[in-house]
Amino acid sequence: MVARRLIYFVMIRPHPFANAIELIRAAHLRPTRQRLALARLLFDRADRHVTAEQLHNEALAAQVRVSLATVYNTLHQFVGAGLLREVVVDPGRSYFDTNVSDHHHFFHEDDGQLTDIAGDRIEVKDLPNPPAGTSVRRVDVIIRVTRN
Amino acid sequence: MVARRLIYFVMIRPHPFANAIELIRAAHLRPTRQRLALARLLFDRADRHVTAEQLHNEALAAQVRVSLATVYNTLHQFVGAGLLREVVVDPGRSYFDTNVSDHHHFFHEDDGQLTDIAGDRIEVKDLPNPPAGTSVRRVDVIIRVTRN
DNA sequence: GTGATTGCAAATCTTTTGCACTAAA
DNA sequence: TTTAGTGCAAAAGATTTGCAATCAC
Repeated sequence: MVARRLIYFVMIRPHPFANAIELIRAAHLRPTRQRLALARLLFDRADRHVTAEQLHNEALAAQVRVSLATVYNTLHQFVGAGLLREVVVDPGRSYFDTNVSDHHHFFHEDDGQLTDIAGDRIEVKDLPNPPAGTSVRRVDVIIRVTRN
Repeated sequence: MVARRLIYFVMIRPHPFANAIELIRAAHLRPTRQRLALARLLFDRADRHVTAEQLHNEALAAQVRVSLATVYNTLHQFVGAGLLREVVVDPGRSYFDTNVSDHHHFFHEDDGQLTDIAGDRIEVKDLPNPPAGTSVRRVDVIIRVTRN
């Protein structure tokens, strides 16, 4: 117990939850072996942008036996719980972003990489009112770049 | 001939090209029956946002015999020629926008509709510099809305 | 135990491709 | 006649689904 606390104290914690079990319990999901492993892969480093297939490959590389279907299920459950955000920039493939705070993206069209832009670095001035009967869910700013 | 001129005069012309043949020739494409028909469906009304399947259905409804593969080919050729713009807002389906001028979009998540926002209605302040070695292709602002 | 979760394979959906046929120049 | 364009059916790639087996509580 003391050792554990020490580890947390020394570690840089990229997520407000101290560990994957807490995180998953807070999302009202059962902490299964697969969800725990995926949560660790996702949240042990900060500001990741992964596709389902990338995460599946990472899991296999880390000796975690999990099916691609479960990776998809888990990613969507995490999005539903507010732990992840789905980013749509590429026709035909979804990215999942571990940074759920207000921010925007560079999208590198050459290699499909996403880079964060802090929310306060961009100001959308004079935001038009949404059409009658609707309300704004989110504002996405995507700056598409290519190599020179 | 006179009747034709009269029609153009009376019509509101949403596109700088007077007719579909000119448009397609300017794009260095052969004015085939299919391309002409699709161009008319696309550009006879202004500011359309269609998916490949929607356009294919419209063509069939208008008695135009054209395959879905050709619709895809044509849409991409038109994008390449700068007549259309591809809009990525929905994972797993592409929209094609007949408005190629600088502007942004409301995306209605409930029904998949896109609405234009004039370019000068939004100002992205203090645009961060793109990563070294890259240059900005386009800035997309997507305001995602849902029904109340 | 019982209800949620998983894995697999099959199904689905959008988009692309290969290739013989047709049409434009 | 030469080259571009078309249609079809098959393939591809991402994602979802149905269902029996497994796991968390």
